[in-house]
Amino acid sequence: MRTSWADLAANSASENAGTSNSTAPSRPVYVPPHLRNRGPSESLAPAPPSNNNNNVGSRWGALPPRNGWGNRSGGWDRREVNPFGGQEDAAAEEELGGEEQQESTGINFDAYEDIPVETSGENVPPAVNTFAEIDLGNALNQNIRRCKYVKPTPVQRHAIPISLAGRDLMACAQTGSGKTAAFCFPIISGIMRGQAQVLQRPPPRGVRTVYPLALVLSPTRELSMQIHEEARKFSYQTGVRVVVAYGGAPINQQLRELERGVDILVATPGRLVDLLERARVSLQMIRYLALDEADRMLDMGFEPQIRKIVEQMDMPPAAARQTMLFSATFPKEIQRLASDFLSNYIFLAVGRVGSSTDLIVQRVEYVQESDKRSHLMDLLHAQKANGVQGKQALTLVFVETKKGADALEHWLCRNNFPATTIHGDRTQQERELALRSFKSGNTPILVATDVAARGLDIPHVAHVVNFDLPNDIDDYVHRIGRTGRAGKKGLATAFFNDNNASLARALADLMQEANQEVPDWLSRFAARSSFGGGRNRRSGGGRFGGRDFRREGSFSRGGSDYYSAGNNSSGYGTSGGYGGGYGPGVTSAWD
DNA sequence: AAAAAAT
Repeated sequence: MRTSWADLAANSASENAGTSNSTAPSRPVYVPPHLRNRGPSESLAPAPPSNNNNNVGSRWGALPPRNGWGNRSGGWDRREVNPFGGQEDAAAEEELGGEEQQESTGINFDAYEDIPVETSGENVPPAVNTFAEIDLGNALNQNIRRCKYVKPTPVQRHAIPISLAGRDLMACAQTGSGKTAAFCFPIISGIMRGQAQVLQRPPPRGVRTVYPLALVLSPTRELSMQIHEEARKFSYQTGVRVVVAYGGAPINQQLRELERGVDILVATPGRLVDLLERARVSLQMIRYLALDEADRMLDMGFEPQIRKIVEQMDMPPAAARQTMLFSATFPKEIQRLASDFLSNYIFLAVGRVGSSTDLIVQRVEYVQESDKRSHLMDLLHAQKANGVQGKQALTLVFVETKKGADALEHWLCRNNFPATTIHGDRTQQERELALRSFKSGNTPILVATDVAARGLDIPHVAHVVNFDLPNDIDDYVHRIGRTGRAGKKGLATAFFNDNNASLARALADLMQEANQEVPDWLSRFAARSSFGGGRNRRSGGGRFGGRDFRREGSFSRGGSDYYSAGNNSSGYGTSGGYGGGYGPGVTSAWD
C-alpha cells in the first residue's frame, strides 16, 4: 500500500533511477513536481531555499530538472533543453528599465490602457495589476522575466486570478496579447502547488498509459505547436513537462515524448482521440482543461470530437476539473454548447486592443473576380516600393479554397513574387516549412486558407489581404487579427464583389464599430442586402468580444437561474432564447 | 460549399 507522498516519491525516485523496470505501471496518483525524483527522507525535508527569493513558501524551492509524471522509462536525467535558446538567462537576472522593457517585450503596452473589460458570474475574484501581486512561484516568475513580460496584459490581469481561485472561465479576448500565458500560468502554478488533488479512482493499468494533469486543445496543428512552444518557455525548470501531439506527423516520436512523462498535453482533437483509443493517454487525472479558439472547437465540424473527448472518455466531470475556454469570437449558440463543459463559470470579455486608436487599418475595395490577381499585384508592387530596404513586407493572403491557394501561389511565383502556401492538402512538413519560410521573410508572401486564420502569432505581418472574403464575419475578424499583433499597427485589405453581398452588412457594421472608413458603395450594399441578413449579423457593440449569454434575454435575472431551470417554460426554451441562430451573436473584433 | 482534424 502506498499511502504517503513519501512512499510515492520514493517509488517515483526508484523508477527514475531505472531500478524498477518490472514494477507496476505508473499510478495516477498525484505527486506534485517538487516531490518527484526524491528519496523518501528527502521528500519530507523542506525544499532547499530558492535562489531568488520572492516570499513564496519553501514549496517553491528551486526545482531540479526532472522527468515528468506518468513516466516509467527510468533514468531520464538529461538536462531540459532551454527553450529560450540560452540567450535569455542573462536577461532574466537583470532588471530592465521601463521604456526598455516595454520595447523588448515586443508588446506595445500603451495600446492596452483603457481597454474595457466586463465580467459576470458569481464572486468574481478581483483583477491584479502586476505579476508580483500573484503568487505564481519563483520558477514561473523567472520565466516571466525571461519572456520579458513586464506587466500582465488585460486578459492576464483578469483571467489569472480567476483561474488561480479555481474558477471555470469563458473568456473572450484577443490573442497575441498573452492569452496563452493567461491559461498556462495558472495551470503550471497549480500543478506545481499540487493543488491537483489525488483522484480516488483505480486506474486501468494500460501498459504505457500516461496521465496528463492538464489538457489544452486547439483547432489546428500549427496552433498546437505554437502553444506548446510557449508553454515550454513558461514551464522551463519548473519540473512541469509539456508535450504536444497532432496529426500529420509521425506518431512514434510523440509517443516517445509522452512516455518520458507529461503534465500538460497540448493536442489537436483527432490525434488525441487516436491516443486515447490506443490507451496511450488517459484523461483520468485531468485537473485542467483549456480550449483555445473555443468557438471554433465547438462549431459543427469539431463539436462531436470535442464532446467525445470531454464527455465520453475518462475525463473527470466539470465539477472535478477546472475548465477554461478562450476565444475572441463567441457566438451565443456556441456559448450555450460550451456551458455544458463548465461549472459555475465566470464570463470575461476584454475589449479590443486599440478600440479607440484602431491598430488595424481596414480597407475594402470593390474588385471583380477576374481582376483580383492584377489588383493584388498592384498592392504588392506598391508596398514593395514602400518596403524597408526594398524588401517585401510580410503579406498574408487569404483565399477560400485549397486549390485556389495553390493556383495563386504559382501565379505569384511566376510573376516574381516569392510566395508559398499553407492549407490542409499540403503535407505537414510542407505546412511547417511554409510557415517558417514566411516568418523568416524568406518567402514574404503566404497564401493561406482558413487553416491560418486563427491564433497563429506571426510577428511582423504588415498586411492581411482577404483575396476571397469569408462567408462568416467571425472568420474575417480572426483573419485580420493576424496583423496588428501585440499592440502594433497593421493593414487589412479586402477584395469585395457581388459574391460577398451577404457579408456586406456585417462588414460595414464591423468597420464602423472600429472607426474605419466605410465606402459609400459598401453602405449601399449593406442597406440592400441587410434584410434578413442572417448569421452574419453582429451585435453587442464593438467594445467586446462578446457578452455573457446568460445575461441575455429572459434569463438575465441571475446567472444561476439558467442552470436550475431545465429549459422548460421560463421563456427561453424557444428560439428567442439565444436568437434563433443569429441573435446577438457575440463576436469581438479579434481572436 | 469550404476548411479543419487520425491513419
